[in-house]
Amino acid sequence: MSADTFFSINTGSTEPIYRQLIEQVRRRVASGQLSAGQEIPSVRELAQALAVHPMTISKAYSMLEAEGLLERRRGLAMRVAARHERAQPAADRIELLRPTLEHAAAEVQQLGLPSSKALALFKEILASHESGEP
Amino acid sequence: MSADTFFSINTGSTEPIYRQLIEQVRRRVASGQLSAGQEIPSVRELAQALAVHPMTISKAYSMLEAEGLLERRRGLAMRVAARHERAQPAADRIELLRPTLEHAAAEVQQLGLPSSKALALFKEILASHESGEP
Amino acid sequence: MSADTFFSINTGSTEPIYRQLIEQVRRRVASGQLSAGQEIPSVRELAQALAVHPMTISKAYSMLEAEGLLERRRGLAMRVAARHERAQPAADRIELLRPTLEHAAAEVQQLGLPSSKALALFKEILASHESGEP
Amino acid sequence: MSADTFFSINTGSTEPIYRQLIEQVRRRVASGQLSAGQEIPSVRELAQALAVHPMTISKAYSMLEAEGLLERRRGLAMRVAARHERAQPAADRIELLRPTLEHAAAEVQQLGLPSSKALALFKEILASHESGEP
DNA sequence: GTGGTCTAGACCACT
DNA sequence: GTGGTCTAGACCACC
Repeated sequence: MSADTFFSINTGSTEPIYRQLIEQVRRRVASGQLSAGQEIPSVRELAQALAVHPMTISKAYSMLEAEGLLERRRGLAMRVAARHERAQPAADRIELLRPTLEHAAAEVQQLGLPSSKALALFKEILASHESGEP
Repeated sequence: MSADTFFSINTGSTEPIYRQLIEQVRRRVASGQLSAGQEIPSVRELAQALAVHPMTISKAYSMLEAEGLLERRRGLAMRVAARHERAQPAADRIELLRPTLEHAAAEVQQLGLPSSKALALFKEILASHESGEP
Repeated sequence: MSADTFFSINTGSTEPIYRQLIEQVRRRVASGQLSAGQEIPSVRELAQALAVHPMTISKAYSMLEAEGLLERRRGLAMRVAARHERAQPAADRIELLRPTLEHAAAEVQQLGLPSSKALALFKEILASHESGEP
Repeated sequence: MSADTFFSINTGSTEPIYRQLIEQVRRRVASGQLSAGQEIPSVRELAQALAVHPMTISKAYSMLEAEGLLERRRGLAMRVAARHERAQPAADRIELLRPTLEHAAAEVQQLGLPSSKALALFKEILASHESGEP
């Protein structure tokens, strides 16, 4: 797996880097983009690709292991745990998106924007993401 | 202004509380929901309403004052600064929403969800917010 | 709570320090020696008492928080989470001891010792612990 | 000697595998279950039986050789060194058990369990080990 | 090569 | 004062 394209972090955000990684792994496992047995990038490799201290990556991986999403294998790269055999159904995955959209909707209201404008912008952004370039 | 309904914070988030408040004030001013001369809740009042340390509120207000958005008046409640006479045009305000929706779109992609489902959920959430209850 | 007498670590062991701490907290919560709402020693205090780097303590506390056993409160000492209102019944607690005694029994067998001698030694050690001095 | 039943390892433990093996050999020699001249399983055989990398087994054997417990013979299986002619007396062997039981007693105390319950459980476990099935 | 643990120490957010 | 995050870097266990 290409480490530098698969994960992305935003160092400017107040969201800690290690937690950004955790969230991304969770979502990719939920969607099946990462499936049982698949290896994730090594700590050192990802650390270099993201220009981050290896321990930061290690912390994220450790917590994902404690959570049961990843499996540690002495001396080998970590991989997605066996019990995550298949992606969650879309109906469940969409619920993982809800808090984020709730938050966005609160901003819309505070900005006093009409729902139609917000929806149009979201549609435009989704289209540009789909076509390849974020 | 009713302190407890106007601002809302999420103590579970990694986003510092004072920054959550700053962002909310900025958006309310941009939208004209808070307009020049309008008084904002006192530090103590808001601190109690949100169950937060008064210093946290004070810090947010101080930074908004440094930014020129609020005015401090000895012995009186702070108020929105005069130079923020009118709301920003909607075309500008919608740009303030863009980063949030960009982030949401990245989540959609990582979750492997179709744009249509994401849009439908956003529409549903916006409608429920508009109708009163978030 | 007196930090230096409540927790003890063995730096010689292969068991990582942070995990020794986690196990001890778990057992003390299970037994009710630590009960809901009770504060645990601060990171810095315990680090100094045990002559260990603060981050090592912090790591243990973080994992206990992720596990739901401890609660974090911004700016305040961590405390035992509310949902651990009461000690587990003795019947459950004794099961937490089983793996350790299984391991000890395997050693007894490998050493070719009669059960009676092993039991006698265990009894003697338990008595000395009870009377105060480990 | 049947490699797979004689040694057992716990890959989940933080105790390094090679050290688990060393400890087991030491105890078997102390008890006379392994006596001078007796052959131990080959590196490859044991590695396969335990699903462990051969180098891990090799490391354990090398350290036992450096310690004088095992003898290496070119082209032949390693065997227990001649100077370990006879088992240590039971009085000495029981002391090898003490640290493990000290540790168990500390757990008993932290779990707030009465000594009688702990002793009863240990007795039960010892009996089941003796009767064949651990 | 893999991950894990720990130290030393800086800086941040919050009470 | 509280905990959190991150960097820099050493050393260990294992493949």
